[in-house]
Amino acid sequence: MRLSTKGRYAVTAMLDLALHGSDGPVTLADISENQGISLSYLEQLFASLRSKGLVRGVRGPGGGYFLGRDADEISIANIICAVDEWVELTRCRGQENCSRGHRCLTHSLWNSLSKQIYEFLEGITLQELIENSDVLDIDGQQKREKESLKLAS
Amino acid sequence: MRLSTKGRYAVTAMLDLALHGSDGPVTLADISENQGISLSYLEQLFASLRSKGLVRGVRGPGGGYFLGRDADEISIANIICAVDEWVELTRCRGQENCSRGHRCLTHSLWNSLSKQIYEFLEGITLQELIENSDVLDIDGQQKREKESLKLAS
DNA sequence: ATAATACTTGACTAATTTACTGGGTTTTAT
DNA sequence: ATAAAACCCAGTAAATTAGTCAAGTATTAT
Repeated sequence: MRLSTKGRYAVTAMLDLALHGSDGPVTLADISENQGISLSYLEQLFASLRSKGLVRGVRGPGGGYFLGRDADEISIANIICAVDEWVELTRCRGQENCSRGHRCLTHSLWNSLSKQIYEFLEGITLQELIENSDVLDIDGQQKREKESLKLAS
Repeated sequence: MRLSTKGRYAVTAMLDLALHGSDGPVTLADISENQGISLSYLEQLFASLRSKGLVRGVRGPGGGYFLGRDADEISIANIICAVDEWVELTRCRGQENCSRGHRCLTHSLWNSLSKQIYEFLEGITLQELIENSDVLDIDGQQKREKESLKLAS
């Protein structure tokens, strides 16, 4: 598993899409302005997302992007995997090159953790993130609520 | 939250340390050989880990590194935070620059997810990873068990 | 004391990834 | 036809990652 700023951009853009998609297709120009990501970088990201079927492009004037499937069918892991190439850097894949048992054990432990993280993110869908965010972010909100008003109009 | 190969190296090295620390201090040269990470890169990582108190160096012949505290007191989040600088790239921090409500909402959702990931990794200690790995990795093992023998001696 | 071992520090660099620029070409609503 | 948008592609600057090199300092077995 790998969670970089690239993956973050992708998740952010997908969230934007999920929030606005009901009003019609969302243009990359909109997302670019909303999220402060350059248009061409978004094009790169969306090329990956499109190839994985996570978004659907509509060409021509009035066009833009929709989610490729329902928000409750898209996991965070789906999105991150689409843009972040999977890097398997353990030198001993399976049984080869395992000069000592320790190395394999360490790698096995890492794989176990990696899998846990993946499964965790696979268990969170865009839909859940949107629906539960208010609840989940409550204590974070409360800290700021004294000096700031409601953020989301 | 950010999970890069750098963080992976750090976690891997810490696992190595946790596994061998009981036999006496572990040298970076050992870890370098076991995990295939260059010695000087390990030195960089361990400088960060040491400054956060996650490891303790023992100098002189026969020296090396120990865990800075018990394995059940060190979370994966601790390790990753020590080596991966925290990047907060949301342009609208709190309430500033929020031209539209949507941007803030998206960022709020991202922060919510980010927090979930952090708390998840904060909840996993080195100790738990070591103790539970066999259980956690069972179905992963089963997939490979047909073509490969036991990996860890 | 001395040498071996091991950690410390810092500057430097190659490789990779990230993020972006700029130029196109299609497609399609109007 | 025109313009708005997706789509495509080559390049590239900035940042990060991963590693090298070199000259230390500290510790301790001998």
